[in-house]
Amino acid sequence: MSDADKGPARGRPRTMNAEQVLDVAMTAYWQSDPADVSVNAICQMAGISKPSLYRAFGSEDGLSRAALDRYAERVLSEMFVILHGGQGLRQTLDALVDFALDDPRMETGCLFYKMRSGKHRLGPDTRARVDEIEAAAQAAYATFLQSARDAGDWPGELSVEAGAKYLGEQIALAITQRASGEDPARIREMLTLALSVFTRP
Amino acid sequence: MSDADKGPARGRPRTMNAEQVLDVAMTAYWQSDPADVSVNAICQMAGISKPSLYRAFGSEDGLSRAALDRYAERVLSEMFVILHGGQGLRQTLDALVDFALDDPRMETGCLFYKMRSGKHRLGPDTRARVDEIEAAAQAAYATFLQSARDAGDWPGELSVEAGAKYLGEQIALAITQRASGEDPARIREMLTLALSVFTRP
DNA sequence: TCATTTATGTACTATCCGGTATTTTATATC
DNA sequence: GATATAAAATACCGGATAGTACATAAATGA
Repeated sequence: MSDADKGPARGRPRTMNAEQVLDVAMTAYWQSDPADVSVNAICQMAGISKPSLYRAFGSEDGLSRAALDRYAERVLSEMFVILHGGQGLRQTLDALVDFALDDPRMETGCLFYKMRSGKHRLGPDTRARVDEIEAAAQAAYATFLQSARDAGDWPGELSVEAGAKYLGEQIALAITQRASGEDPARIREMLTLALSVFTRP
Repeated sequence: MSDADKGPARGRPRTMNAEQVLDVAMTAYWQSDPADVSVNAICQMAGISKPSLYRAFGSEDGLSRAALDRYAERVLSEMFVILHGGQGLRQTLDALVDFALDDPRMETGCLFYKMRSGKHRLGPDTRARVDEIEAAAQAAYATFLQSARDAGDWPGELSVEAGAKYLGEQIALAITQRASGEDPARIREMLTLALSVFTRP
């Protein structure tokens, strides 16, 4: 076992559970908006004091960066699983649509998209992580589309990179609209229309 | 002439030009983001004191509402002119694309879209105005698409309302991406792809 | 000249923010 | 029990925010 999980031998034993605090922060950032959640509010919600939080995470930037890390490994990873699942074009697109429109966790939006749209308000570390995830997502979309093209499923004249960007943005748009309370049936209609460019001759 | 433009007969003459202050506010909100521009900053940029601003506009909500009004009549009106121009489907779509991607004023984004995406941070009056404009835009898109359908230019099976929403959101997406520094050629590629659903059998 | 009226800017309030200095508390070691 | 260590919370700091009380300046009318 690592030595990070065994407390120090001496001194007052810590009562703060950093994992639980991170859960609180991630959820709060996610349900409302990173720019609208203060460290004070997170401390209050987690039942800890501000210095405890700062000792664990260093700064607000450190906290939001850690919350985004957690979100990536807990939630976004599922999207990457879908993309790398090796299913066909239509099946994968359907799975993406389901994830965006039916997964109850996306009901209040996507933390990554919220951070990306307010990127200028983030600290440098969190912003850098947003850029990393953005690049990874773009690469995953491109790999998926490339394999679809290799399989002859997607004969369009569009470049794989442009298609990847387009696909990612349409998914983001749908999730954001869903979070803003738009009619789900209408969103599905629009997303299906947008993605029809991949499945039409 | 109205009596709003002649100053009061007595008392110290006003030196503040509310129109110019409104220009400053609109530009500042537009160039950066409504949530990132304080009334203090606007006063400083306009060279006036805070009480002067509050006497003229009542509150921050009043100011941002007035700035949005001005934006609607100075900028958004041009989009409505395009939509009601009575040109054919492809010509109008091309004009919309040009407006979104080539008009230099859209280079830093659209104030309306910025306010809409941060609606929860606005005061009640400004928020209500955002909703009004949203409805008017939706109606204008729908009218345009209905006339295209009547002319037989757009035989798709999609409802006019869904198409209107889709069209509006794709334009908004393109403008927002342009403001975020995305490669213009790539944006044009994506927007053209998105709108191809209107001009394809 | 002097009162009235209205706009002006200075200076202030109360509140929130991110971040921290300081004290107190709870443990292990001696 | 005494001491060292580390985590805890209280209470604070400086700065920014939206909004305002108040004194003053500049005009008109008498």
